[in-house]
Amino acid sequence: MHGNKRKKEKGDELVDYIRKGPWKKEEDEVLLSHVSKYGPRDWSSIRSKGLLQRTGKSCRLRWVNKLRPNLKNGCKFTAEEERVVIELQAQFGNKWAKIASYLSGRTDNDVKNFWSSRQKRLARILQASSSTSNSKSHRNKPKPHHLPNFQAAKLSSSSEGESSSSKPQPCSFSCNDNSEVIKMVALPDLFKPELPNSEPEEFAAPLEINKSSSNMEQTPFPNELQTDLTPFSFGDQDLLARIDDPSFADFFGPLGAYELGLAPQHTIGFPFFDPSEASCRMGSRLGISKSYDSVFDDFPVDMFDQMDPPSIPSKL
DNA sequence: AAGTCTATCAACCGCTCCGCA
DNA sequence: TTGCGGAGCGGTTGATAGACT
Repeated sequence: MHGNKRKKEKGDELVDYIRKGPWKKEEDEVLLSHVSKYGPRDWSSIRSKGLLQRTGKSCRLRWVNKLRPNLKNGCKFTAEEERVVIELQAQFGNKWAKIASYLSGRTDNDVKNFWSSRQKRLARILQASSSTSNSKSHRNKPKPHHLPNFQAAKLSSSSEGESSSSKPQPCSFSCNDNSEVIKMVALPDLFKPELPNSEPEEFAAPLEINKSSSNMEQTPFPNELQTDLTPFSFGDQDLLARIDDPSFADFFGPLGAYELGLAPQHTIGFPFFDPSEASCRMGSRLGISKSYDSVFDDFPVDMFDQMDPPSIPSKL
């Protein structure tokens, strides 16, 4: 992949040579020197001046993704950052640069990579789930009790349709227990409510638990969201019972608890929201001590066994 | 210990947007 | 008004490290 593109003209004299691939330290230094002199602009002049054999594009990318000050290089996404990304992706779609602008020290590439690996992981979980349920091979995986009996799931994929960007599909599931209704976004990228294209100030987290017998804080959906949802029901009322169970959060994992609305809601900040401090506070408040790799790490492998096999996008 | 799988990161490519002549 | 070039964005790919079998 990483090769060098070169043009040879005027005999064998090398008149144009574009270096590709990993950046060397010396190249970084040259780039930093240029930015300190002229600011982060005029990228193409870096090559035209003969400072680097890189395209302006490549220089800009290197600066934005690696050399820019205050970047959180090598830092995993915190639980709060994950939550912010999930919620903003539901609102904006795959507008990674826009989403990144809400996270201090994160680039669009970071967000994109995070989301991509999350999608892959989820697809794998679903695929494993459907294959194990088809083959009935549960020998090695103890089946978690109290799984909801999903009857339908409408899946959406960021890679299908006219554009892989944006257009989250409306979907949620609901659970009816007499008069009690739970609506939630269980797996944010699979069950996404269609959010109005609103500005951040208007943003409301697409998470809600309404249960009259619950003492949980209620976060009502805006009406327009309620009407946009495509609910389906499942009959297992154990889930309802377990929501009041302190161990329920463990069942879904800490972040699952966030997404199910079991954790305190936070308000997303405006561009350059820095969740690091908040996440520390939140984590200690919830007794969270480990660093979360992902929303799904703590999901039982076959939690989707009772779902109808979804149509997995061919490519994620 | 070795092979395989998975997650993550870094960088490229193609496309679109925007300013300018 | 239009064409051009630079900048920015999103999708994709390849390398690599770590986990798993």
